[in-house]
Amino acid sequence: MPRTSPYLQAIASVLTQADGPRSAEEVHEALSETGVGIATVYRLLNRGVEEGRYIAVAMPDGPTRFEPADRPHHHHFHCRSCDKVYDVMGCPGHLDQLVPDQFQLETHDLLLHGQCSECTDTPAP
Amino acid sequence: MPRTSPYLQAIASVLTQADGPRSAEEVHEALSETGVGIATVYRLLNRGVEEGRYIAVAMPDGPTRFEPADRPHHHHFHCRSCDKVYDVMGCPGHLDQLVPDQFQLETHDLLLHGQCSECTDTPAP
DNA sequence: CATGTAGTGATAATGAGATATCATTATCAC
DNA sequence: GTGATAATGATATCTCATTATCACTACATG
Repeated sequence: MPRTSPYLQAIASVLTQADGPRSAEEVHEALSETGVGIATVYRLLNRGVEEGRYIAVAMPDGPTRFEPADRPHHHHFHCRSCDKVYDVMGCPGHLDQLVPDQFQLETHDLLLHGQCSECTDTPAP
Repeated sequence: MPRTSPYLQAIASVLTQADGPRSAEEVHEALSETGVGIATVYRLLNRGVEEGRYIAVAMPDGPTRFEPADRPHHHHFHCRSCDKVYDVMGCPGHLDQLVPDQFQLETHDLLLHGQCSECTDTPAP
């Protein structure tokens, strides 16, 4: 019987309860009291992606974030002040209309930038 | 009087005539016959950004691309096969509706992924 | 208990992109 | 032409996120 990592569930909880995708460093920070190492966080996150439980969300700046794979289609809001990323539900849709002829649209990413509710009084530098 | 780089105009031409943003490496490749070095390409691209002539477009994967700053609002299509990025005009709009209360939307990026017209017969690996 | 093996943490190594360095070259004002 | 200085190319270096290494630990099983 395969042994199971004591941190597998902890990482799952962090990602499941988060209101947006989280980087390896953010997960590591959230679990700092457990003493888990950053290498283990990366290992388990990557394993989760391989096994289809998580999705790796590459960001234009900064590290890749991870989120549970079972979330419905959504997009992300990036706070310019605190650098945190939030899920935003919904999608503008009708994107095929933007694509030129002969182009095949497969997926899309919408990234909103601005100030989150925690930072609206703290303008970005 | 400040001397003017012989490559300043060449780089401007590459970006102006391109149908999408270009990375430093792509610009360097396009100007390979001139013998310009990659360091000079980076220098002049960054100077263009500082002086407001170009915009740096960070991408989720791969290097930053550059485009002329005077283009109207638009978005980008990334070909999964050839990795090239194309401009797509138009914008779905109505994005404020996606943002939660207390969040301030400032900008947004929409990135479409799929196959460009050159690659529709060459499926991505 | 002994043993095999998966899991772990600390940290060195890696890779890609971008920048810094520096000797050299080119250009302008005179 | 000469001197001052900006621009350049080759390449070393840096940054940062991520991965590899490896000695060690802990657990399930015989």
